[in-house]
Amino acid sequence: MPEGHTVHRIANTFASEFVGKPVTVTSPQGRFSADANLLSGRVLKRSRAVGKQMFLEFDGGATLRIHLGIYGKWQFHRSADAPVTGQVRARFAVEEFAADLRGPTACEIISKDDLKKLLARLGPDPLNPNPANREAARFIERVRASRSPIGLLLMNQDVIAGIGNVYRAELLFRAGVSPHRLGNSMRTNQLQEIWDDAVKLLRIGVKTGFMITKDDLFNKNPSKSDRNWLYKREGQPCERCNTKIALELMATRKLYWCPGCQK
DNA sequence: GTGCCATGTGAAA
DNA sequence: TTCACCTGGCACC
Repeated sequence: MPEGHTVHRIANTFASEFVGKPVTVTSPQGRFSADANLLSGRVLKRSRAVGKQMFLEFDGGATLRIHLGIYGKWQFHRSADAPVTGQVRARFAVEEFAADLRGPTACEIISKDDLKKLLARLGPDPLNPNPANREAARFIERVRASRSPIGLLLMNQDVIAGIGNVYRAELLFRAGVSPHRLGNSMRTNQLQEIWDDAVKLLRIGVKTGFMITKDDLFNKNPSKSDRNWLYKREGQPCERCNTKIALELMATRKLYWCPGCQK
């Protein structure tokens, strides 16, 4: 689940269900009890996502940083006292709604200062477009300043925030760029295209809830195995050039690409 | 039913 | 560089 689009959807749900209301916060599992007690009863002032991180700003100045990592999941209930099942790290509840958080990599209160540092470190997020912040230009600068392969740079949250393994593979395929091309060898217009495509694909992801990367399926409801060009399709023929889709490890993560289309 | 793997960091070594 | 997180989907028995 958790590439940037998922986290933005969840932040939007928090905005519509919780912002402006006093929220009851508990930790059925116990690991979050101290912070839950501190936050419980406070009004949620703001909910937002930057890349794969979600920030909940409560009255009184406390900000909660949540990162789902690879296991983390949210479950929503249309009632404040739905039965707890399994290990629920944190439950957020208002009168007619509850949100359960399981298995996150991070769920912690951070200081204003740490929040500021974290936001400064993170790369631009294609889902938070703000031309005044020169987001595309910042992405392009960060890539071109690096001698790392573009396949690694797209996964680096300091370069572009919100891209994960699926979008990394699919964006490079759509751009016809080899994941092994080095950042400092990329042309500006190629990177601008990749940025614009990331904005487009992530918006589709927020809208549909799915990582659909084939244009003719945007308005359909494709099954999981039909949504993408490459992801989990190693050994199958590329639908564009018939070359066998390759799978290799890049920095311990599986990298899917088409050696025929991506030169 | 069992066991492996995963859309990812983050801390320890 | 390795391990921890410790859930859930799915291939396989």
